This record gives sequence, C-alpha cells and structure tokens, in this order.
Amino acid sequence: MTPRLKQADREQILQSNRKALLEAAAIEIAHSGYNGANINQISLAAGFAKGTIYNYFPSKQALMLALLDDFAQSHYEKLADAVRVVDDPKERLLNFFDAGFDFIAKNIAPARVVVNTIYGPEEIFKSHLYRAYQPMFELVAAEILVPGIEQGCFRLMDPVATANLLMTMYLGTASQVTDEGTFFMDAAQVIDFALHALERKA
Amino acid sequence: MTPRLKQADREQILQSNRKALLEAAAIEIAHSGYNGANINQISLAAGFAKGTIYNYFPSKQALMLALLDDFAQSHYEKLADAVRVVDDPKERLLNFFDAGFDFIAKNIAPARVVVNTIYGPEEIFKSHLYRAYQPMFELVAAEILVPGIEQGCFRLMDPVATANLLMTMYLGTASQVTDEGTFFMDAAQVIDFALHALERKA
Amino acid sequence: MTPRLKQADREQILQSNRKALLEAAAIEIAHSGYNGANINQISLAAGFAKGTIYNYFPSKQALMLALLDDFAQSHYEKLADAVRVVDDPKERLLNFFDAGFDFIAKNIAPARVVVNTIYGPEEIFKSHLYRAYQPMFELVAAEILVPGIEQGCFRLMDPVATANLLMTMYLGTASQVTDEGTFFMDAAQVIDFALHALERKA
Amino acid sequence: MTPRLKQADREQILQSNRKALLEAAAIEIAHSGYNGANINQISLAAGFAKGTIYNYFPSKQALMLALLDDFAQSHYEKLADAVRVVDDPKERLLNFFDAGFDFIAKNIAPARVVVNTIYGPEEIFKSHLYRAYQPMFELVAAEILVPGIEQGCFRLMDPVATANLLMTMYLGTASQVTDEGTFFMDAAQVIDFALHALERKA
DNA sequence: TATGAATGAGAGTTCATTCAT
DNA sequence: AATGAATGAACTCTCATTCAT
Repeated sequence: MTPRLKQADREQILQSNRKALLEAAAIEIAHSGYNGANINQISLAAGFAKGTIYNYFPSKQALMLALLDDFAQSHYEKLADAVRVVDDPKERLLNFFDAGFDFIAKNIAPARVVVNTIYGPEEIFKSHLYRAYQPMFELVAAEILVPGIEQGCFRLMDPVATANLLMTMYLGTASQVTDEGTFFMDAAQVIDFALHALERKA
Repeated sequence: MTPRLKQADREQILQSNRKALLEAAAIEIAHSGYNGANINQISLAAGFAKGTIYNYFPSKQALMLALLDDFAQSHYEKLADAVRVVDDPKERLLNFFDAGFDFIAKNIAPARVVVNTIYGPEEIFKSHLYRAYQPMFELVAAEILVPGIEQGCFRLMDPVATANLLMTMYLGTASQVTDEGTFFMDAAQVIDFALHALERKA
Repeated sequence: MTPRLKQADREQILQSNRKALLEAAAIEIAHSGYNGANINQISLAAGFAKGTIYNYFPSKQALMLALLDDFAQSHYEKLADAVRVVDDPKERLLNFFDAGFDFIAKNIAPARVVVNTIYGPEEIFKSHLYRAYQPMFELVAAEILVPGIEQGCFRLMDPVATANLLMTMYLGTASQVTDEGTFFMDAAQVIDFALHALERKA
Repeated sequence: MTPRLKQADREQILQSNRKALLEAAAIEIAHSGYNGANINQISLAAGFAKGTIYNYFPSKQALMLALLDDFAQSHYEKLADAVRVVDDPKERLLNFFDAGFDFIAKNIAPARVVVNTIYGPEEIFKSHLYRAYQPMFELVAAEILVPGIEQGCFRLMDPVATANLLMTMYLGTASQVTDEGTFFMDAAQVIDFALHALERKA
C-alpha cells in the first residue's frame, strides 16, 4: 500500500527543486545583493510560482543561510580533496589555489554571494560564514602551513595569521572574475606571490 | 546690500552640513549596506529633517557616489603623502601599510563602505570605485614596486598584478576591524608577509 | 464482495474524523477568530494533513457554518432538556441558566466562537447564527416567559423583547469565562438579577 | 521668522487628518473586523494614498488601539456627563441608557468595533478595552448603584457584579443596531427591565 | 480517502522621492 | 535652504484552495 519507490521519487524531486531554488537564489543575490534580491523573482526564475519558495525555506534569511552553508561545504570538500591528493606542502598550496580558482570559475554566482557576504555589512551572515569556513582555514593552517614549516620548506611564521592572509588573497583575487569565468589574475600569479612569501631564504 | 562675508559664512555652513550628512551616511551605510540604509534616517542622524538631504544630494545614489569619491580622495592623499616621505621602496611599502591601517582605524565607517562596495554586487558603484582608486593602484605600482625592482631590492615581477595583490591584501586585512578600531591582523604582520613575497632571494 | 459492516465502520470513522476536525476548528477559531484562523493548521491539529479537511468541508466558510450549526443544535438540546425537566417557570429559568453555564464551561472553545460570531462583523455568520438560535429564543419566550406570565409568577411584559434581554445576559455573562472554565459571574448571580427583573411586585 | 499661526494651522490639519483616518478605520473595521480590514483601503477611504496612514499610526495594531481609546474616552465623557446632570439614582440609570443608546446611534461604526472587540478573540485588544472602560464600570457602580442602595431606592446587591450585568445589557442590546441607527430594542425596554431588577420589593 | 506541494491573490509595511510651505 | 507630510511602487510573507499522486 505504501509506494516506497514513489516516496523516494518524491524525495528526489524535492531535493532537485531545492537545488534549483538555491541556484536561482545565488544568481539573483550575486547580481543584486541580499537586500536587493527579490525572493519572489527567485522563485519565478527557478520555474515556480512566487509563493512556492516558502515551501522550501521559511524566510529570505533562511534561504540565504542555506545557500551559504551549502556552498561552503562543497567548497571545502573540493579544496580538501585537491589538497590531500599530494603530500608536499608546496604542491598542496598549489593545488589549493588551482582547485579553488577552478571551483569558483565553475560556481561564479554562489562564490560571489560568499565574497559579498564576507566583506558585507550583515553581521549575522558574516559570523555564519566565518563558522562555515572555519574548516577551510584549518585546512590551510594545519595541512599546508604547519607541515611546510615542520619540513623546512616554509619559513617560520604564525600559521593562523598566515592562513588568514592566504585566504584573504584567495577570496580577494578569486572574486575578481567576470560573468564568463575569466579571472583578472590567474591562479599561477597568486601562487607565485604566495610561494615567495612563504619560502625560506637561501 | 549683498554681504560678502555672510556669503562666505553661508558657503562654510553648507560645506559643514554636507560633511555632516556624509558622515552620517557612512555610519548608516556601513551598518546596513547601501540597500538597507535609510536616507531619511541619515538626514535625521545628521541633525536635519528628512527632506533636507535632497538639498545636498539629488538622490541616494548620488549621495553614495559622493561618499565613495570623498573617501577615496582623502584615502589616496593620506597614503601618497606617507609613501613620499621616504625614498627607499621597502620603507615606502612599510609606510603604505602603516599609514593605511592608521587611516582606516580612524575612518572605520567610510572604509567599511568602500570595502563592502568593492566586494559588493552593485556594478555602478564598483566601477566608480575602481576608477577612484586608480591613483592608489598606480601609487603602489609606479612609486613603490617599479623603483624597488629597478633598484634591485624587489625581485622581478609584473608591477600591475603585484600592485593588485598588495591592494587585495591591504583592503582584505584592513577590513577585518572591530567597531573600536582593533584589527584582527596588524600592519606589521601584513608588511612582513608582503616583504618576503617581494624580496629577492639571497 | 462489498462488506457491509466495513461500510458502516467507514461511516463511523468519517463521522469521528469530522468531529475531530470541528473540535480542532473550534479551538483554533476561538483563539484567533475566523479570519485569523488557519485552515491548514486546523487540519494538522486534528491529526490530518493539510488538504484533508477539504474532504470533509468544501471551504473554510462551510467549516465555520458547520461548526456553528453543530454547536447551536447541541446547545439547544441541552438547554431544552434541562428546562423541560421541571414545570414551574421560575425553576425553568433557573435550570436554563444553570445548564447553560455548565454547558458552556464544558464547551468553551465552540461557545467562544459562537459569542465572537454573534457580536462579530461577519453578516453571513451572524444571520446564520440568529437562525440557528431561533429555537432557543423561542424556548425562553414560549416555554419560560409566556407560562410564567400566564401563571402569574412573572409580571406582564413583552416575551420576545424579554427573551432577547435574557439571551443577551446569558451569552454576555457566559462569555466571560477563562480558559479553565471559571466564570467572572456565576449563574446564581445572573439568575438572581433576572428573577428580580421578571417577578411581580408584591 | 517662525510662522506661529501657520504652525497652528498645520497642527489643526494633522489632527483633522488623524480623525478622518480613525473614522475610516472605524467603518472598515466595523464592516470586516480587525483581521479582515485592509489598512491600505482605510487610508484610501480617508482620501489619502495607501502609505499615508503610516505617517499617523505606526502599525495596524496601533491604529486599532488609538481607535478604541478615542472612542472609549468620548463614550465615557458623554455618559458621565449625562449621568451627573441629575441626582436621583433611578434617573441617573435612565440617563445612562438614554444617552448611551443615543451616543451609539450617532457613532455606530466605532461602537460596533468596541463591541466586536469586547466579545472578540484578540486578548490584547480586549484587555486594553477593559482598562479603557474601567471608568464607565466605576461610574455605574459608584455613582448609580451605590447611592441607589444607600438611599434605599435599589435593593441590596453587589454593586460590582451588578454593574457588570448592566454593562452587559447595555452593550449587548446597543450592539443590535442597524446601519441606519435603528435599535432592535430601545432604551426604554432595557431601562424597564433594569429598574425592575434593581428596585426593592414593596 | 489522504496527502502535501504548488499556486497566486492579497496582506502589512518600508522608504526614496516630491513639493507646498 | 529647511521642513516633513504625502506618495505609491515594491517588498516579504501568509494562506485558502487545488490537484496529481
């Protein structure tokens, strides 16, 4: 009597709708900012009626938080995977920026939302994002910088402050991207700068 | 019949009112963002009635542009002055960051507006800001990096791209400041990182 | 093939579901008013899904009318039964108020809905209620006041107007009840007042 | 320089606008109930644009409370004046109902709002109204019933409970009025009933 | 019959801007 | 130049109702 497969199908559809709404939200919010974005328009852009988005997110703020969380998680997973493919700290740093620029080029809209938010005025979203990006900070500090210092390929430095600087460079340069995914600076330039900053002098 | 001094006084008052309105605007926009800021509230906060602000700025957008322009100009003047006090490129870089962090600590509200805007979604304001900050980019490139490379104290590099990276670091770290003017990272840490990135290896 | 008993069971279940929905509706509408009540919430509170209530009532308005009708009918039956237990008009009046206060204490939610509606703005519901309560008006007029006047225990008066006054007093005082069923005025006080108003002077 | 008369004129206009808005609100809310009333429609009905009402009342709820307060105060003043014109408690009671029915006939819309609210579900408005009508309760108890009992023209009774019953009768019957101001029961009938209820038996 | 996702009209409220004073 | 009441477009959110499953 209970259609189990039907149930699974339905769940599938709900997830796919949710994703479509988040994608439309990313585009709209990237374009107009959180305050400027129109939640009705987002719903319409995703192919639904205007009220439908409230079946998926209880408020505009909840939608935004879900968007930030979802993106931060896949962002972290992508970069952590790329970093851990190699062992050498310098290669890890290289992979971090390469995979990062690549990921952002493929996810311009949500990436813009994240950067706008990090440097934006809304404290609630900012603190939320800082928490969501904590794992990535720690990835840089604990899995790139600390091993690099211990192995002697990086000079002695404060890993936390340096991780912050690297993240600042990463987000700052990666946000300078056109709608088509072309970066003003490419990963190689940033990597070059960062490696020089971190390397020990001869 | 036309009192000339009165005329000058009046001009004085108008300038002072304009300044008060811009200061109130900076605080409000830093706190709520451009879209979230209430122009009536700005006028009230500056000690005027709601409509009065329209005697000074024809629209909310014009107010914002004036705020960005004014701040960019004094920002540039401060940093250019500080840089030109010395001749050595490394000292110039040091002065740049020192004076920059100091200036931002003393002008938190408009500085926040600028950073929010640079990393924000509104293309009109962004392109306006890029233009307004062009002199500062050129200051870094032409008066710090190029002489440094020529004099051999900095390694060979693209001055434009590197100026961009330094500005990214500057604005990114300087925007991490509390309402009280305390920075998460201080100028010295950023300078240290930057110098290592720029110096020639032994 | 068609199980007749099953059919009866089904009928039973439907009636019980209908009752559960009306009870939930009474609570919700008593609390938030007709306009403020949420028909989806009513269905959920009754233990069903949102849409299910529409299998029992074609619209919110129909639900409300059914609620009013059901309550008016059992209200009338209770009071008519209590009144007819005795013959003496004064005792009948006494029973009317006693049973009335008791019934309302036991059915606070729908009673509130009725009082809200009688004194409320929605003409459709009001006229419906007046019709539904016509038998109770007539009960008071024809089975309490008229016999009382004829038997000389009540003074000469217009039975219709007086029935209206008694009903006003009844509903007005009975509506002053806490959620726990405590009345601000008890039946005895109202009865005392009413009897003095109706009795012939010595 | 300061146009004092102009200032007074402006104040005059604001008061008159406020009154017009409250009158429109009374009509709309009397017709559709608080929840059903449309605050934009109220503003339009008063001859303003839809947003204008928010220059006078910060919210729909504040508008409602202002309406209740204003009406309760003038209601009380009217009845207190009418009662105090005479000394004899019975005449005072008579004046109370006469003036009350007259006042309500002349202010049907806000009177309906008050009655709807007293018997309605919104606790905030109810408790507000009870407080606003406290003086009228006390008028009946302290200036009609207590003197009447002391002077021997009313029988011994609890003045508070009886005041409540009289108010219940007053509001209950006075609310049964057509849009044209015709009462289902007139003041004389209610007075007759009340006097019999209060008088001492021979 | 039960479900609950989708719909879209309509609500209260905000606020940039205008303009008579 | 200063005022602040008036405006109305636009926003977020609610919810009665529909209907495919």
